[in-house]
Amino acid sequence: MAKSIKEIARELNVSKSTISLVINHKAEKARISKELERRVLDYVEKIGYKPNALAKSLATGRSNTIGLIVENIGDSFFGPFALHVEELLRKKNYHVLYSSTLGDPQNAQDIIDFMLEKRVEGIILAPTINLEEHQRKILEHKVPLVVFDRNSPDIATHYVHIDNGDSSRKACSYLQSIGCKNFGLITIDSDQPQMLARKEAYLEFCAETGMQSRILQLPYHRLKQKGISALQSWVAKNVGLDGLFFTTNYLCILGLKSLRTEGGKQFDFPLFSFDDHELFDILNPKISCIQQPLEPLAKTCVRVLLKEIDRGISSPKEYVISTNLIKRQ
Amino acid sequence: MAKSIKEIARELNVSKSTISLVINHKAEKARISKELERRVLDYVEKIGYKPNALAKSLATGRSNTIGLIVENIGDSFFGPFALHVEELLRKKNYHVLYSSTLGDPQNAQDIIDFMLEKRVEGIILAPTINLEEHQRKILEHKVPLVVFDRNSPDIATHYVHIDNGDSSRKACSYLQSIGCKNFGLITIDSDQPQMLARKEAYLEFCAETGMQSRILQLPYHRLKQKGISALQSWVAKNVGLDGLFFTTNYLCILGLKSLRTEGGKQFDFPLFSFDDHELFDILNPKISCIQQPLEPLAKTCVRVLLKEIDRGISSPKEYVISTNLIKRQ
DNA sequence: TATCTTTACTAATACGTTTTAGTAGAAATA
DNA sequence: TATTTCTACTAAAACGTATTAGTAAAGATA
Repeated sequence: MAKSIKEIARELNVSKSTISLVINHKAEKARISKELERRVLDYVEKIGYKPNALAKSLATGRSNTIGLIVENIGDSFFGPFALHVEELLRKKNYHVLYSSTLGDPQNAQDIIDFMLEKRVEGIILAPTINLEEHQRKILEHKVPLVVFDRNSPDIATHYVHIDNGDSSRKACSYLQSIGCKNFGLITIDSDQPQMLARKEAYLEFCAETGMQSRILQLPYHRLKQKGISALQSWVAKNVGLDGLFFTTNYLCILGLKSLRTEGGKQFDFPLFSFDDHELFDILNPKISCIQQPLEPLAKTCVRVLLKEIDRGISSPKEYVISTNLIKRQ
Repeated sequence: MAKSIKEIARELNVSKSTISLVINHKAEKARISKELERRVLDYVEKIGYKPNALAKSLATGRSNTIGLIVENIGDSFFGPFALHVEELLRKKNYHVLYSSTLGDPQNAQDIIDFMLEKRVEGIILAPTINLEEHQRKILEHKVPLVVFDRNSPDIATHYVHIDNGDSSRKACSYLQSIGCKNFGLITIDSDQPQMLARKEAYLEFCAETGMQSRILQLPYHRLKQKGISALQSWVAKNVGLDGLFFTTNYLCILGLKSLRTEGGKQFDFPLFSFDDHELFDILNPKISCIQQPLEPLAKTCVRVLLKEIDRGISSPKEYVISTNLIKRQ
């Protein structure tokens, strides 16, 4: 359908090479006369020629595409993150092939295969469960890889993340500082390292201050169905609570829903969220949180990945981005 | 780096054709012996061969990729929409090359060029300003195109959308039904057709019911800087207001922020939003809204596009998806 | 005038696939 | 035994590009 260099060459009575050279601004280097160059350029412009990037990539070995694999492009963490990544890459003339795993290893498998087949030049990955094997596969194929947000402890890759333990610790101290003497932790029953780290820090805080630890682990996979009632009955049981620390923003939102539905001022104690949300500052009471700085996270991922692509794969490093404590009480 | 069919062929002492045929499950059709088939399959499995999708696409003319162009993948409308699209396409063995224009025509230009060059098999586009020319280009290149959410009146494409006028009308009636006799409309100073339609319906409602129309048009491009104070002073000026109808959810959020910052119960009248938001049902007061059913929207876009791809481009049609009125007062 | 340079290109090969026409040898048929 | 049919493959062309070595013609040099 679309015209190719070959056809253009025929129509202009010159060789394919000439067309290719002119189009790629190598006319001068190849001593193509100004006049012919103009003729080609004009013609190409006139018919609106678009080079076939597939063929181009095949010939050059460069796809100008990088893969971005997240859990859910639709959520309020990965969506804006993806936007930053896209923006940063656009400036370097790269484009993004993205995909959401939805936490399904089979999806992840397919996505990674597809990306490798598409010869993406690098991959940014927020791994979910059981992705060690896939990461290994990516590395075997010598495709630069940057992992962010979560990682698999037993596989060495470039890893961009926040300090979960430290951030969680800051959160606890803050709650203490505003008068909470008995706050609980709401988390999910997942063994993702970042979740474990957040919980660990809470437990350490309890051990150090002598506060009684109260932890509720909600079922990740049936959160929507079970979460609200589970949380409600747990709060009812735990008398004396004077604060709640949620380890993710969606848990905090779930918390808000649970505690609101029973009408009135069910909770007159502070809620704290790990991860911000665009409406946390207009809720009543306002919700303080740990904020992951998305842009620095994205910038680091992109910078590290591009360096790998440019200079070849180097030995894995960790990059820790510090979080912000947003005080709203 | 990655092994090619050619190398595999050499190593196995057979021809490239054989390898290709076996890999593509055409061994039987091509009368390759079971034994050789096994040998190839095993070897391919063993070395973890991944076909080069670029070469494959070049040979077959199919890229198995579709382009999705939205304004901002990070926002709460396009993000979840994109997720649905991805999920639906995954089932059909298609993948998504997405991009955000951020409302910048130059970005849009680049994105579309890139997608055409990548030979996407079809494009789903939520056009922003001045995209008529680009749409025309896509069509010229005979690439199936489905436009959603917004369209350019003077260019014929398949167009999936909600009925903005009708929905806006429903919203007005609802506000009236819950006792608002003097509600205003907050919108942006854009001439996007869907925004105009929402405003028009409000004006018609005013004309029919005799309600005085009060409209504030906020500057789209400087919303963050100017929006809040502009809204505050407008509300202060308009005495007697007893309700606000925001034509998008981000305007409604801006409204919440404006009206909250002045402390206390600045607004004791209902707010209504065009487009839902995950927290609208836990705010106090709860916010009613028009909800665009994302999944049906996505489903229709995908269905229409795939049909175009399969059966060839057909004459443009419109597909109207009906909205839901979510009553929360 | 014979040789060397320069100019302005082109031919040929490669990238990694798919696909179709072709073929050597074995088996079946007449 | 000569011909036909099968079997099990392979050769070759094609997809659309980039790149490098090569070349014919013109001009410069000695």
